[in-house]
Parts: sequence; C-alpha cells; structure tokens
Amino acid sequence: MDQELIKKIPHKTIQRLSQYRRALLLCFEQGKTHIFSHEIANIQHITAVQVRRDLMLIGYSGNLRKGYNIKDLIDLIGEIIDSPNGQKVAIFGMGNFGRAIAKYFTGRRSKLTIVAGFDVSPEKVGKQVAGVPCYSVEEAQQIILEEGIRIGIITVPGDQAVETARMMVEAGVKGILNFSPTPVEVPENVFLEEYDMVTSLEKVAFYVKEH
Amino acid sequence: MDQELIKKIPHKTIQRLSQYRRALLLCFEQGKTHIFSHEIANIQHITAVQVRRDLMLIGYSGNLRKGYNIKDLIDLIGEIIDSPNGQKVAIFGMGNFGRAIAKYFTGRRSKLTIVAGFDVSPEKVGKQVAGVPCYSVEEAQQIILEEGIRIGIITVPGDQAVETARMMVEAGVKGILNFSPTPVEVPENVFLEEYDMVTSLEKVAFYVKEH
DNA sequence: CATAATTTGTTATTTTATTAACAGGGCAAA
DNA sequence: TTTGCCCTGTTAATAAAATAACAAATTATG
Repeated sequence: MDQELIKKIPHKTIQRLSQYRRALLLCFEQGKTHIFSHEIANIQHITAVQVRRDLMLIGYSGNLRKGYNIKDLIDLIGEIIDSPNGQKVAIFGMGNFGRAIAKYFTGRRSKLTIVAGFDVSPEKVGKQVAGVPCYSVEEAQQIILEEGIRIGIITVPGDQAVETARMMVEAGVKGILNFSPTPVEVPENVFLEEYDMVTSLEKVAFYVKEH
Repeated sequence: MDQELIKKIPHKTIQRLSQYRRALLLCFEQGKTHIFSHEIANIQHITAVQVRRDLMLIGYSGNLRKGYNIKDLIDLIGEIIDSPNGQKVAIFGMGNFGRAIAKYFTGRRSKLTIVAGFDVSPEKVGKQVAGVPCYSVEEAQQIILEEGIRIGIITVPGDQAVETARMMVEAGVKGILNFSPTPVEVPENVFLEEYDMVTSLEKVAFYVKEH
C-alpha cells in the first residue's frame, strides 16, 4: 500500500485495525475463511459501517456475497501496521505489571518482540524474568543502543516514571507506552501513549454508580 | 452538583476529570494550593482551553489571579465521579496482571476498594494475594452477592474471558473492565470498558516505524 | 489613576469521527 | 427470467470533540 496514504489513516482507525486483526486471527484459527463487516462489528462492539469505512480507507475490497477474505485482510493489516523486519521492545520495570506484559508476548508470533527488561532489583538482574533477559537500569543505555530498541514500555512505579522516560529518550527510544500513573514529558520526535488503568476503573465506577 | 447535569457530562470529560484529579492530588501533596488551567494542561498533554471547558461543564469557577483552588477542585471532582459510600471491586484472575492491579490499589485512600480476587489456582485460593483475599471461582457468585460487588476487572487469559464475563453478569456485576485480549458480550444494563494493551503497543509501533 | 499583563469563562468556529443513506452487484429462489 | 434479499463501497449528513477567539475581571505597575 502507498506509504503516503498510510500516513493519512487516523489514529483511531489504526487502533481499530489492530483490533480487527486480533478478531480475524481468532476466526482464522477456527477455520473460517470469510467474514462480513457486521460480524467484525459485533465482536468489537461497533457498527458495520465503521468497519467498512475503515477497510475502505486501507483500500481493501471484499466479496459481495462472501464478505471479506480473512487471510488477505490479516495480511493487508499487517502490511500497514507492522514493520517488515519487526520491532524490538524493552520493558522498564519488571514488577507484576511488567512480567504480565512480558509473559503475554513471549511465544507469540508477532512483529513485536520484547528483547529486554530493566529493573533495579538485584535478584532479577542477570536472570530471565518471564522469558525476557533482565538487566540493571544502568545497562539500559548500552543495551538499547546495541539491540536497536526503539520502543519502550514504562511499568515502573509512578515516582520513577519521569526519570525513566528521560533516560529512555536519551538512549534513543522513539516510542513510549507509559503504564505508570504519572504522565511524562517527551520531545516532539518521540511518540508517547499513556494509559492509566485507574482512570478506566473510575470511568466504569462512574457509569455504574447510582445517580 | 445537580444529578441531572452529571449525566450530561461526556465520557471523555469524565476520563479527563479522573486524570485531573490525579495530577491535582500530586500537586496538593507537594503543598501547592492553587493551579492554572495551563499547568493542568501541560501535565496531561492537552490544551488549557480543554481544561477550562471541562471545568466549566462541572460548574467550577477559579480565581482570576490565582487560578483554581486545588483542594476544592479535588473535592468537586470527587463529588461527581465517586460514590459517596465507595464501591467494591473484584478482580477475576490473580495472575501477574491481577496482582499488579491489586497491589496498586491496596493502601490507597480511594473510594474504590478491591475486596476480592478470584482464581482457579489452588495455591492462591484461601490466601491473601497482593493484599486481597483470594477465592475460588466457584465461590464467586456467593461472594459477589454477599459483599455487594458491582464492579469487576477481568484479567484472566483470553480464552476464559467470555465465560468469566457471563458468570460475573449472572452474579450481579454492573460494570466490567476487561483487560483480556478477547472482547466479551454484556447485556445493555451492564457497562463495559475494554482495554487491550497489544493495541496500544501496536499503535506506538506504527507511529515509530520508518514509513 | 490609567495601563498592561494575565487568566478565567463562554461563545463561535473548525475539525474530526461517526452514523445514515443509498447505489450497485451478485446470488438464490420463485 | 425476474424478483427480492443481503452484501459492499461511497457519498452525504449528523454528532461530537477540540480549538480558536474574545469579553470580562483582577491585580500589578508605572
């Protein structure tokens, strides 16, 4: 697909494409070959129009009677959101959260690979933690450079997030996913995504409370 | 604040209010008493106008010269998003992810309390895990009813998410935060929020990759 | 006292995202 | 064959969200 067009895809569509792919992979494993827009929509709790619109944006055409070819669509989404040679990811903070992420990705056939974990705790450093080699924070700069890691996940406690992010950027990380409760600052050329689970939980709590 | 007005606050504003509060709490602990809209905005990577707009919606007025009173604003946000008597939360799946959430909330002064964890693993059942009493899944229905739990967090593996959600709804849970990679179905009267960290990571990867 | 500098609160405008509407196509069944 | 149904793809309309613009207020300062 044309690289110029890819840049014009909205953030939200990128997110949904990632979600579509997950659903499609599941269907593919179950032996399905084709799927309708409204089937995808039901899985993701959105409308069929939204799905068709997103697929239109990426220039994929389905079959009028059979719907979309699952395998083809998976491949096309991969062409758009994946890097051809894969991307290396590091986790900063191998506590419960960091390990959960590491475990989740190990063994998964994906273009994203967790190649390193960093932690301050001496009993983790030098060992494999959840299938990922764990290094001390002091080694981070070197490892990031050596491995060519461009993506980092922050799962350190909130009070260490800012310093961790600063160090990551200095070491050359270009994209940060911050799961700590503390927002961090990055230069303009670094992509930052922050997610705070407390906010999500408070949102649920709000819509559940008896007004 | 008027309960009718509260219902009209958009989802996104609710989320931001939660984030504002977190930032405000941090400033409050540091001894600050007042804050300007652009200060809040900088922390959250949004614009000052957005902040003022949100605060307008909840009817809070700041001081022209000093900005917003941090304590008052924290209290007002609490009045809107918190339940007066607090809300009980259960975690389904006490793996790394579940424990991370449990740990995060224990000891925190909040209107949301994790009162139970559920797991299939016998070595966890009957013990405290990350400060939370852990029960077997079979006991879930009873515990949820007894404790009056209305909010549940799903941190089980993807292949168990659907069944877990079904059981939660049956037991009377009214709000679900699903962290598993598998989307679930809930009846209309149950609020569902789904978050998939892979999607977030793929989004970061997309914007970092060299097009 | 008047002026400049800030900041809030609110209305207007723009942009973005979602939903609706519908033309066109292909298959199935009458 | 032809009618009807159910898809896709696309344009049009609507809704939601974010941004811009600016009046009003307050304090500091010359």
